[in-house]
Amino acid sequence: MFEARITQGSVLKKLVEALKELVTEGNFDVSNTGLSLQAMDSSHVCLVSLTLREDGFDHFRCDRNMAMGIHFGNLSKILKCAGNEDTITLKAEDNADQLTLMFESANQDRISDFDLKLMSIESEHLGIPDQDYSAEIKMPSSEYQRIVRDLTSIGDTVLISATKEGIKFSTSGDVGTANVTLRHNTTPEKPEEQTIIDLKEPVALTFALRYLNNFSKATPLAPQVKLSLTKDLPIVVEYQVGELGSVRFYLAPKIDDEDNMGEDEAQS
Amino acid sequence: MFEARITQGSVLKKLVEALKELVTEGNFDVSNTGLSLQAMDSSHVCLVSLTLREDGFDHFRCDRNMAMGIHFGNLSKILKCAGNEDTITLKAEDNADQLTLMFESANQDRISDFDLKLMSIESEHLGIPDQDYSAEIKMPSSEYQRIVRDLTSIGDTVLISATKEGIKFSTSGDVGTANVTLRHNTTPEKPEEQTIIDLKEPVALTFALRYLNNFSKATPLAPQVKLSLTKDLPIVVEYQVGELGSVRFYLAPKIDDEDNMGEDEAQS
DNA sequence: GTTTGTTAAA
DNA sequence: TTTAACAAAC
Repeated sequence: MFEARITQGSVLKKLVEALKELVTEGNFDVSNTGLSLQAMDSSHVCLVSLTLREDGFDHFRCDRNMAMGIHFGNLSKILKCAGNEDTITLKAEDNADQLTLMFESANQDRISDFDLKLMSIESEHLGIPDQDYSAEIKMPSSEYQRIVRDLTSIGDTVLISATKEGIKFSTSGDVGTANVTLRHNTTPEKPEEQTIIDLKEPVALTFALRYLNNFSKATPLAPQVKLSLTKDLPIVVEYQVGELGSVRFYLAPKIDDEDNMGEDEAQS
Repeated sequence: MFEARITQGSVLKKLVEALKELVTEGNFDVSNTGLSLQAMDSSHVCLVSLTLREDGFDHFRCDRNMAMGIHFGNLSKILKCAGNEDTITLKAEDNADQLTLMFESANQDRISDFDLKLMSIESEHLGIPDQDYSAEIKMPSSEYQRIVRDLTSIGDTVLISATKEGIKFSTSGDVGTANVTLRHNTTPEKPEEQTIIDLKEPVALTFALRYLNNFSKATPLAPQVKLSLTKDLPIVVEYQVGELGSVRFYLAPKIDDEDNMGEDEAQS
């Protein structure tokens, strides 16, 4: 059987809220090392990879590896029934066709249990190699959210350029053009407000803002986000979920790449 | 003539907001004992019974019994014009075709009066016998609201089971199944958070969630709600409106009743 | 932490 | 128009 307990149920709620729009359905792969999910978004453009470590749970037991096919919309509906302060326990028998979710209020006054029907989903588990990236940028997740939201109102794609000067987000559209630059800054008042640029090599890549914007739904999960960039490779947008694990979003760059996309690409 | 004055006008506003969706029109029956209303909802499925005692008002006078036909949507429009801190006075001449509402701000700075046109409505006053119920449950009204709202996202009907263990709300639908259990609890920090189960006999009845959900519109009126259950009889959902009186909602159970509705009634 | 009101989006 | 997200107040 599989059983996983997390005291801070709000984390699970936020996770599913962050993913449900991108991933309509996917497999929760559970093993004795924890719970993971890998799924393409419905348009097969970007990849979501969730890893929750066994030791990040307050209790974790998995006798046998399982792939549980989850309809994220339905899981979201059920998690909406959990209080933010509830302890959540996930439970499934081996080869079960349902996942049981138990919600317990802090004072045990209220106990709810929900059975979520599981689906059978083709899993195409991709090995994602650990990469050495040309640039790794850590920045406040709220800042990332703000930038991609703002730029979305100007253009459809963004050129992200990392240099030793800082990281620049550029777009253009009918309205005009826009550039937002963040400088390396390791000493703000609060550590969550740091912007750290770890640069091996300058890099500039173009991405569809729509997806970068969607990734920012994970903002409530973590105060910081990490962007990893290498020429011709997908960007990785990663949120650390406390001690539990992380969510990573992968998005391939636009092929018409980095050399000549300064001010005037409105006519695409 | 009829004249009734209530210092805390917000109570009247909340009352009408709670009822107006269920009761599009109904008679305010006034007599020297107070004001009452009995009305079926527009689909003739459930019954609303409002009782406001004469001595709950700050001033009450009724020379002659009257049935004042009220269009609740219009009354709501007028009450929206009253401040929450206003004193409200209802006034009508004998056999008048209009009800006058006066709003006075606490410091008398502002005085408004509105005339609401009355309608002639067939009144079908039902005698509702005082019943001995198998189970009476008092619980926080916010908890009731939360449960029926949550379960509405899973299924259409709810099985309410009262046992000495507690009270359980169960539903099922396409997503899966759901059970929420509340335990008897007379000693939380605050008295409004008590859950009191007064059980003469275990009982389990099924109801349409849509209506139970609608009843919860009365939540702002009272911190606690009382559910009264007896086999084959309508559930009573009752809100005590301070010292003024009470609102009671009656809803008949589904006929396919309590014996075999545990886990697997998805295929309805 | 909960509620309410406002605003944005579907 | 309805509903969900966000912010502000309690």
